[in-house]
Amino acid sequence: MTPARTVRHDRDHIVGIALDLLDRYGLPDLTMRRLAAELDVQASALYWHFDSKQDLLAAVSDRILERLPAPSPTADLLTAARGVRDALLAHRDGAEVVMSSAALRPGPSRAHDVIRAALPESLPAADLGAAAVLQFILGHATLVQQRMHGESHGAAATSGVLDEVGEDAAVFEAGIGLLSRGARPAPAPH
Amino acid sequence: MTPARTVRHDRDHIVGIALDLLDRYGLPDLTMRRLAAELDVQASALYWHFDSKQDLLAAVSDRILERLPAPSPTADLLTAARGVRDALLAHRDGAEVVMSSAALRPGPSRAHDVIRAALPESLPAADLGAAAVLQFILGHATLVQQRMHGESHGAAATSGVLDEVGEDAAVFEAGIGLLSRGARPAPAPH
DNA sequence: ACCTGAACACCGTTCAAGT
DNA sequence: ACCTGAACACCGTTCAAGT
Repeated sequence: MTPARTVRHDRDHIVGIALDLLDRYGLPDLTMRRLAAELDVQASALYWHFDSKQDLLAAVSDRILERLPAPSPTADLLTAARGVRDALLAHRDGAEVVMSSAALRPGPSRAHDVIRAALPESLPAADLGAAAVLQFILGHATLVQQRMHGESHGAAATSGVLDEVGEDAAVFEAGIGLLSRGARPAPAPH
Repeated sequence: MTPARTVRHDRDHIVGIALDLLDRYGLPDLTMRRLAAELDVQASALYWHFDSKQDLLAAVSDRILERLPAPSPTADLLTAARGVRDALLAHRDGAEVVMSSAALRPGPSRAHDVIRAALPESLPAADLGAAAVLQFILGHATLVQQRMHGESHGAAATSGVLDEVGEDAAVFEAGIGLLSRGARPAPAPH
Protein backbone atom coordinates (compact mmCIF):
# COMPACT_ATOMS: atom_id res chain seq x y z
CA MET A 1 0.00 0.00 0.00
CA THR A 2 1.58 3.22 -1.17
CA PRO A 3 1.76 5.91 1.47
CA ALA A 4 -0.77 8.69 1.02
CA ARG A 5 1.76 11.30 -0.03
CA THR A 6 -0.25 14.23 -1.25
CA VAL A 7 0.98 14.60 -4.79
CA ARG A 8 -1.19 17.52 -5.67
CA HIS A 9 -1.09 17.52 -9.43
CA ASP A 10 0.49 15.72 -12.33
CA ARG A 11 0.55 16.62 -16.00
CA ASP A 12 -2.47 14.49 -16.89
CA HIS A 13 -4.61 16.03 -14.21
CA ILE A 14 -3.63 19.57 -15.16
CA VAL A 15 -4.34 18.91 -18.83
CA GLY A 16 -7.81 17.72 -17.90
CA ILE A 17 -8.56 20.90 -15.96
CA ALA A 18 -7.14 22.95 -18.82
CA LEU A 19 -9.49 21.22 -21.25
CA ASP A 20 -12.35 21.99 -18.89
CA LEU A 21 -11.42 25.65 -18.81
CA LEU A 22 -11.11 25.64 -22.58
CA ASP A 23 -14.66 24.34 -22.97
CA ARG A 24 -16.08 26.76 -20.47
CA TYR A 25 -14.30 30.00 -21.39
CA GLY A 26 -12.51 29.49 -24.72
CA LEU A 27 -8.86 29.73 -25.72
CA PRO A 28 -8.32 33.46 -25.10
CA ASP A 29 -9.35 32.96 -21.48
CA LEU A 30 -7.30 29.85 -20.93
CA THR A 31 -4.45 31.61 -19.17
CA MET A 32 -1.77 30.16 -16.97
CA ARG A 33 -3.01 32.30 -14.11
CA ARG A 34 -6.62 31.17 -14.42
CA LEU A 35 -5.57 27.58 -14.75
CA ALA A 36 -3.42 27.90 -11.66
CA ALA A 37 -6.28 29.50 -9.74
CA GLU A 38 -8.55 26.63 -10.74
CA LEU A 39 -5.94 24.27 -9.28
CA ASP A 40 -5.57 26.37 -6.10
CA VAL A 41 -1.94 26.97 -6.87
CA GLN A 42 0.30 29.84 -7.88
CA ALA A 43 0.85 30.38 -11.61
CA SER A 44 4.54 29.74 -11.18
CA ALA A 45 3.78 26.22 -9.96
CA LEU A 46 2.67 25.26 -13.46
CA TYR A 47 6.20 25.75 -14.68
CA TRP A 48 7.36 22.82 -12.69
CA HIS A 49 5.06 20.61 -14.79
CA PHE A 50 5.33 22.35 -18.15
CA ASP A 51 8.15 24.22 -19.81
CA SER A 52 5.84 26.88 -21.19
CA LYS A 53 2.27 27.60 -22.16
CA GLN A 54 3.03 26.21 -25.59
CA ASP A 55 4.10 22.98 -23.95
CA LEU A 56 0.83 22.87 -22.01
CA LEU A 57 -1.21 23.55 -25.14
CA ALA A 58 0.61 20.80 -27.01
CA ALA A 59 -0.47 18.38 -24.28
CA VAL A 60 -4.04 19.68 -24.50
CA SER A 61 -3.88 19.17 -28.27
CA ASP A 62 -2.77 15.58 -27.79
CA ARG A 63 -5.66 15.00 -25.41
CA ILE A 64 -8.15 16.39 -27.90
CA LEU A 65 -6.79 14.06 -30.56
CA GLU A 66 -7.27 11.00 -28.37
CA ARG A 67 -10.89 10.98 -29.55
CA LEU A 68 -9.71 10.18 -33.04
CA PRO A 69 -11.19 7.08 -34.67
CA ALA A 70 -8.81 4.20 -35.29
CA PRO A 71 -7.31 4.00 -38.78
CA SER A 72 -9.39 1.57 -40.83
CA PRO A 73 -8.85 0.64 -44.47
CA THR A 74 -12.52 -0.34 -44.77
CA ALA A 75 -13.87 3.09 -43.77
CA ASP A 76 -14.57 5.45 -46.62
CA LEU A 77 -13.03 8.91 -46.70
CA LEU A 78 -16.20 10.71 -45.63
CA THR A 79 -16.49 8.62 -42.49
CA ALA A 80 -12.83 9.02 -41.59
CA ALA A 81 -12.93 12.75 -42.25
CA ARG A 82 -16.02 13.21 -40.12
CA GLY A 83 -14.28 11.38 -37.31
CA VAL A 84 -11.36 13.81 -37.39
CA ARG A 85 -13.63 16.84 -37.70
CA ASP A 86 -15.79 15.72 -34.80
CA ALA A 87 -12.76 15.26 -32.58
CA LEU A 88 -11.78 18.86 -33.31
CA LEU A 89 -15.28 20.23 -32.82
CA ALA A 90 -15.82 18.29 -29.60
CA HIS A 91 -14.01 21.00 -27.62
CA ARG A 92 -14.34 24.74 -27.82
CA ASP A 93 -11.56 26.19 -29.98
CA GLY A 94 -10.28 22.64 -30.41
CA ALA A 95 -9.24 23.15 -34.02
CA GLU A 96 -7.20 26.23 -33.20
CA VAL A 97 -5.42 24.49 -30.36
CA VAL A 98 -4.55 21.50 -32.52
CA MET A 99 -3.53 23.71 -35.41
CA SER A 100 -1.17 25.83 -33.37
CA SER A 101 0.49 22.76 -31.92
CA ALA A 102 0.47 20.75 -35.14
CA ALA A 103 3.23 22.97 -36.46
CA LEU A 104 5.76 21.79 -33.91
CA ARG A 105 5.02 18.11 -34.33
CA PRO A 106 6.90 16.61 -37.24
CA GLY A 107 5.60 14.31 -39.94
CA PRO A 108 3.15 11.47 -39.68
CA SER A 109 0.51 12.05 -37.03
CA ARG A 110 -2.33 9.88 -35.87
CA ALA A 111 -4.85 11.96 -37.83
CA HIS A 112 -2.76 11.56 -40.95
CA ASP A 113 -2.92 7.78 -40.65
CA VAL A 114 -6.68 7.78 -40.18
CA ILE A 115 -7.15 9.73 -43.40
CA ARG A 116 -4.51 7.86 -45.30
CA ALA A 117 -6.05 4.49 -44.50
CA ALA A 118 -9.36 5.68 -45.94
CA LEU A 119 -7.83 6.70 -49.26
CA PRO A 120 -7.95 4.20 -52.14
CA GLU A 121 -4.79 2.10 -52.40
CA SER A 122 -4.58 2.96 -56.06
CA LEU A 123 -3.95 6.62 -55.30
CA PRO A 124 -0.40 7.70 -56.09
CA ALA A 125 1.36 9.86 -53.48
CA ALA A 126 -1.28 9.03 -50.88
CA ASP A 127 0.78 10.74 -48.17
CA LEU A 128 0.51 14.06 -49.93
CA GLY A 129 -3.18 13.53 -50.47
CA ALA A 130 -3.78 12.63 -46.84
CA ALA A 131 -1.89 15.73 -45.71
CA ALA A 132 -4.05 17.85 -47.99
CA VAL A 133 -7.29 16.33 -46.72
CA LEU A 134 -6.13 16.99 -43.17
CA GLN A 135 -5.39 20.61 -44.00
CA PHE A 136 -8.88 21.01 -45.40
CA ILE A 137 -10.42 19.57 -42.24
CA LEU A 138 -8.32 21.81 -40.02
CA GLY A 139 -9.12 24.89 -42.05
CA HIS A 140 -12.80 24.05 -42.05
CA ALA A 141 -13.08 23.34 -38.34
CA THR A 142 -11.07 26.42 -37.40
CA LEU A 143 -13.33 28.68 -39.44
CA VAL A 144 -16.46 27.09 -38.00
CA GLN A 145 -15.28 27.60 -34.44
CA GLN A 146 -14.00 31.10 -35.10
CA ARG A 147 -17.46 32.04 -36.34
CA MET A 148 -18.97 30.69 -33.11
CA HIS A 149 -16.55 32.86 -31.21
CA GLY A 150 -17.65 35.89 -33.21
CA GLU A 151 -21.34 35.16 -32.77
CA SER A 152 -21.11 34.67 -29.04
CA HIS A 153 -20.15 38.29 -28.40
CA GLY A 154 -21.56 40.58 -31.00
CA ALA A 155 -21.78 40.07 -34.74
CA ALA A 156 -25.15 39.66 -36.40
CA ALA A 157 -26.35 36.32 -37.66
CA THR A 158 -25.80 35.48 -41.29
CA SER A 159 -28.02 36.91 -43.95
CA GLY A 160 -29.97 33.90 -45.17
CA VAL A 161 -32.55 31.64 -43.63
CA LEU A 162 -30.14 28.71 -43.75
CA ASP A 163 -29.05 27.69 -40.29
CA GLU A 164 -25.33 27.96 -39.75
CA VAL A 165 -24.57 24.43 -38.72
CA GLY A 166 -26.39 23.04 -41.73
CA GLU A 167 -24.45 25.29 -44.07
CA ASP A 168 -21.15 24.35 -42.43
CA ALA A 169 -21.94 20.67 -42.76
CA ALA A 170 -22.83 21.15 -46.42
CA VAL A 171 -19.50 22.83 -47.16
CA PHE A 172 -17.70 20.03 -45.36
CA GLU A 173 -19.50 17.31 -47.32
CA ALA A 174 -18.90 19.21 -50.55
CA GLY A 175 -15.17 19.43 -49.82
CA ILE A 176 -14.78 15.79 -48.90
CA GLY A 177 -16.99 14.89 -51.86
CA LEU A 178 -14.67 16.65 -54.28
CA LEU A 179 -11.57 15.21 -52.65
CA SER A 180 -12.82 11.64 -52.68
CA ARG A 181 -14.08 11.90 -56.25
CA GLY A 182 -10.66 13.22 -57.16
CA ALA A 183 -8.98 10.32 -55.39
CA ARG A 184 -11.10 7.69 -57.15
CA PRO A 185 -9.27 5.48 -59.65
CA ALA A 186 -9.90 6.61 -63.20
CA PRO A 187 -12.40 4.35 -64.99
CA ALA A 188 -10.59 1.91 -67.26
CA PRO A 189 -10.64 3.44 -70.75
CA HIS A 190 -13.17 1.32 -72.66
CA MET B 1 -4.77 74.91 -51.79
CA THR B 2 -5.65 73.08 -48.60
CA PRO B 3 -3.97 74.46 -45.51
CA ALA B 4 -1.15 72.28 -44.21
CA ARG B 5 -3.05 71.05 -41.18
CA THR B 6 -0.90 68.34 -39.69
CA VAL B 7 -3.22 65.35 -39.77
CA ARG B 8 -0.81 62.94 -38.26
CA HIS B 9 -2.32 59.60 -39.12
CA ASP B 10 -5.31 58.06 -40.85
CA ARG B 11 -6.52 54.48 -40.93
CA ASP B 12 -4.78 53.63 -44.19
CA HIS B 13 -1.44 54.86 -42.98
CA ILE B 14 -1.70 53.02 -39.69
CA VAL B 15 -2.65 49.79 -41.45
CA GLY B 16 0.43 50.11 -43.61
CA ILE B 17 2.71 50.46 -40.60
CA ALA B 18 0.93 47.56 -38.91
CA LEU B 19 1.60 45.37 -41.95
CA ASP B 20 5.23 46.40 -41.79
CA LEU B 21 5.46 45.42 -38.16
CA LEU B 22 3.73 42.15 -38.96
CA ASP B 23 6.34 41.29 -41.58
CA ARG B 24 9.22 42.27 -39.35
CA TYR B 25 8.19 40.76 -36.03
CA GLY B 26 5.20 38.47 -36.58
CA LEU B 27 1.67 38.49 -35.22
CA PRO B 28 2.46 37.83 -31.54
CA ASP B 29 4.62 40.96 -31.49
CA LEU B 30 2.16 43.14 -33.35
CA THR B 31 0.80 44.85 -30.25
CA MET B 32 -1.12 48.07 -29.98
CA ARG B 33 1.66 49.51 -27.86
CA ARG B 34 4.42 48.64 -30.32
CA LEU B 35 2.38 49.94 -33.21
CA ALA B 36 1.75 53.17 -31.33
CA ALA B 37 5.44 53.51 -30.53
CA GLU B 38 6.27 53.05 -34.21
CA LEU B 39 3.89 55.91 -34.95
CA ASP B 40 5.35 58.07 -32.16
CA VAL B 41 2.02 58.17 -30.43
CA GLN B 42 0.43 56.87 -27.26
CA ALA B 43 -1.32 53.50 -27.48
CA SER B 44 -4.59 55.09 -26.52
CA ALA B 45 -4.43 57.26 -29.65
CA LEU B 46 -5.04 54.19 -31.79
CA TYR B 47 -8.49 53.87 -30.30
CA TRP B 48 -9.55 57.05 -31.98
CA HIS B 49 -8.93 55.34 -35.34
CA PHE B 50 -9.98 51.78 -34.51
CA ASP B 51 -12.59 50.39 -32.16
CA SER B 52 -10.35 47.57 -31.01
CA LYS B 53 -7.37 45.47 -31.97
CA GLN B 54 -9.75 43.12 -33.77
CA ASP B 55 -10.94 46.05 -35.84
CA LEU B 56 -7.35 46.92 -36.72
CA LEU B 57 -6.55 43.33 -37.65
CA ALA B 58 -9.63 43.16 -39.86
CA ALA B 59 -8.31 46.17 -41.76
CA VAL B 60 -4.88 44.52 -42.03
CA SER B 61 -6.60 41.39 -43.33
CA ASP B 62 -8.38 43.42 -46.01
CA ARG B 63 -5.10 44.95 -47.04
CA ILE B 64 -3.46 41.54 -47.36
CA LEU B 65 -6.32 40.39 -49.56
CA GLU B 66 -5.89 43.31 -51.94
CA ARG B 67 -3.18 41.29 -53.64
CA LEU B 68 -5.75 38.77 -54.76
CA PRO B 69 -5.92 38.03 -58.48
CA ALA B 70 -9.06 39.15 -60.29
CA PRO B 71 -11.75 36.52 -60.75
CA SER B 72 -11.36 35.01 -64.21
CA PRO B 73 -13.48 32.24 -65.72
CA THR B 74 -10.64 31.32 -68.07
CA ALA B 75 -8.13 30.60 -65.29
CA ASP B 76 -7.96 27.01 -64.12
CA LEU B 77 -8.39 26.11 -60.47
CA LEU B 78 -4.70 25.56 -59.82
CA THR B 79 -3.82 29.03 -61.05
CA ALA B 80 -6.59 30.71 -59.07
CA ALA B 81 -5.74 28.73 -55.92
CA ARG B 82 -2.07 29.63 -56.19
CA GLY B 83 -3.04 33.27 -56.45
CA VAL B 84 -4.97 33.12 -53.21
CA ARG B 85 -2.26 31.13 -51.45
CA ASP B 86 0.46 33.52 -52.57
CA ALA B 87 -1.49 36.51 -51.28
CA LEU B 88 -1.65 34.82 -47.87
CA LEU B 89 2.01 33.81 -47.87
CA ALA B 90 3.17 37.25 -49.02
CA HIS B 91 3.08 38.53 -45.45
CA ARG B 92 4.33 36.91 -42.28
CA ASP B 93 1.44 35.22 -40.44
CA GLY B 94 -0.83 36.47 -43.22
CA ALA B 95 -2.99 33.36 -43.25
CA GLU B 96 -3.62 33.53 -39.51
CA VAL B 97 -4.59 37.18 -39.70
CA VAL B 98 -6.99 36.56 -42.56
CA MET B 99 -8.39 33.47 -40.91
CA SER B 100 -9.13 35.15 -37.60
CA SER B 101 -10.87 38.02 -39.36
CA ALA B 102 -12.64 35.87 -41.94
CA ALA B 103 -14.98 34.65 -39.22
CA LEU B 104 -16.55 38.05 -38.70
CA ARG B 105 -17.08 38.80 -42.37
CA PRO B 106 -20.23 37.23 -43.71
CA GLY B 107 -20.76 35.29 -46.91
CA PRO B 108 -19.29 35.91 -50.32
CA SER B 109 -15.78 37.35 -50.16
CA ARG B 110 -13.43 38.37 -52.90
CA ALA B 111 -11.39 35.18 -52.48
CA HIS B 112 -14.53 33.12 -52.79
CA ASP B 113 -15.31 34.70 -56.16
CA VAL B 114 -11.82 34.09 -57.48
CA ILE B 115 -12.09 30.39 -56.70
CA ARG B 116 -15.68 30.10 -57.82
CA ALA B 117 -14.93 31.60 -61.21
CA ALA B 118 -12.22 28.97 -61.77
CA LEU B 119 -14.55 26.06 -61.08
CA PRO B 120 -16.24 24.36 -64.06
CA GLU B 121 -19.71 25.74 -64.78
CA SER B 122 -21.06 22.24 -64.81
CA LEU B 123 -20.31 21.76 -61.13
CA PRO B 124 -23.45 21.66 -59.01
CA ALA B 125 -23.43 23.69 -55.78
CA ALA B 126 -20.33 25.57 -56.89
CA ASP B 127 -20.65 27.94 -53.94
CA LEU B 128 -20.17 25.10 -51.49
CA GLY B 129 -17.27 23.79 -53.52
CA ALA B 130 -15.60 27.19 -53.66
CA ALA B 131 -15.98 27.61 -49.90
CA ALA B 132 -14.37 24.22 -49.39
CA VAL B 133 -11.43 25.01 -51.68
CA LEU B 134 -10.93 28.24 -49.77
CA GLN B 135 -10.90 26.42 -46.46
CA PHE B 136 -8.24 24.07 -47.79
CA ILE B 137 -6.07 26.98 -48.89
CA LEU B 138 -6.47 28.74 -45.55
CA GLY B 139 -5.68 25.58 -43.60
CA HIS B 140 -2.67 24.88 -45.77
CA ALA B 141 -1.21 28.38 -45.60
CA THR B 142 -1.77 28.64 -41.87
CA LEU B 143 0.06 25.39 -41.22
CA VAL B 144 2.94 26.39 -43.48
CA GLN B 145 3.41 29.71 -41.70
CA GLN B 146 2.99 28.21 -38.25
CA ARG B 147 5.82 25.82 -39.03
CA MET B 148 8.02 28.77 -40.04
CA HIS B 149 7.21 30.35 -36.72
CA GLY B 150 8.24 27.17 -34.94
CA GLU B 151 11.47 26.82 -36.88
CA SER B 152 12.56 30.39 -36.33
CA HIS B 153 12.97 29.91 -32.59
CA GLY B 154 13.84 26.39 -31.71
CA ALA B 155 12.46 23.18 -33.17
CA ALA B 156 14.67 20.92 -35.21
CA ALA B 157 14.32 20.66 -38.96
CA THR B 158 12.21 17.84 -40.36
CA SER B 159 13.55 14.34 -40.57
CA GLY B 160 14.02 13.83 -44.30
CA VAL B 161 16.25 15.32 -46.92
CA LEU B 162 13.26 16.92 -48.65
CA ASP B 163 13.35 20.66 -48.29
CA GLU B 164 10.36 22.10 -46.51
CA VAL B 165 9.12 24.49 -49.11
CA GLY B 166 9.16 21.81 -51.79
CA GLU B 167 7.19 19.45 -49.60
CA ASP B 168 4.65 22.14 -48.78
CA ALA B 169 4.20 22.96 -52.44
CA ALA B 170 3.72 19.27 -53.25
CA VAL B 171 0.95 18.93 -50.64
CA PHE B 172 -0.71 22.03 -52.03
CA GLU B 173 -0.62 20.77 -55.60
CA ALA B 174 -1.88 17.38 -54.47
CA GLY B 175 -4.82 18.97 -52.67
CA ILE B 176 -5.80 21.22 -55.55
CA GLY B 177 -5.23 18.29 -57.91
CA LEU B 178 -7.73 16.12 -56.05
CA LEU B 179 -10.23 18.96 -55.74
CA SER B 180 -10.12 19.87 -59.42
CA ARG B 181 -10.29 16.24 -60.54
CA GLY B 182 -13.31 15.90 -58.27
CA ALA B 183 -14.90 18.97 -59.78
CA ARG B 184 -14.42 17.77 -63.36
CA PRO B 185 -17.58 16.82 -65.23
CA ALA B 186 -18.09 13.07 -65.32
CA PRO B 187 -17.19 11.60 -68.71
CA ALA B 188 -20.32 10.91 -70.75
CA PRO B 189 -21.21 7.26 -70.23
CA HIS B 190 -20.26 5.58 -73.53
C1' DA C 1 9.45 16.62 -5.57
C1' DC C 2 6.43 20.24 -5.65
C1' DC C 3 5.08 24.77 -4.54
C1' DT C 4 5.12 29.98 -2.76
C1' DG C 5 6.07 34.98 -3.18
C1' DA C 6 7.73 38.46 -5.36
C1' DA C 7 9.28 40.48 -9.14
C1' DC C 8 10.06 41.73 -14.39
C1' DA C 9 8.52 43.20 -18.52
C1' DC C 10 4.82 43.40 -20.67
C1' DC C 11 -0.58 43.41 -22.52
C1' DG C 12 -5.69 45.73 -24.40
C1' DT C 13 -8.75 49.19 -23.17
C1' DT C 14 -11.06 53.33 -20.99
C1' DC C 15 -11.47 58.02 -20.06
C1' DA C 16 -10.89 62.65 -18.56
C1' DA C 17 -8.34 66.22 -20.24
C1' DG C 18 -5.67 68.83 -23.45
C1' DT C 19 -4.91 71.39 -28.23
C1' DA D 1 -10.38 66.24 -34.94
C1' DC D 2 -6.76 63.97 -32.91
C1' DC D 3 -3.90 62.99 -29.12
C1' DT D 4 -1.83 62.67 -24.03
C1' DG D 5 -1.46 60.75 -19.34
C1' DA D 6 -2.80 57.99 -16.10
C1' DA D 7 -5.07 54.33 -14.64
C1' DC D 8 -7.40 49.41 -14.52
C1' DA D 9 -7.21 44.78 -14.80
C1' DC D 10 -4.72 41.77 -16.57
C1' DC D 11 -0.65 38.66 -19.11
C1' DG D 12 3.75 34.74 -19.44
C1' DT D 13 7.87 33.72 -17.22
C1' DT D 14 11.86 33.52 -13.86
C1' DC D 15 13.86 32.55 -9.63
C1' DA D 16 15.18 32.37 -4.93
C1' DA D 17 13.26 30.28 -1.17
C1' DG D 18 10.40 27.19 1.39
C1' DT D 19 8.63 22.22 2.78
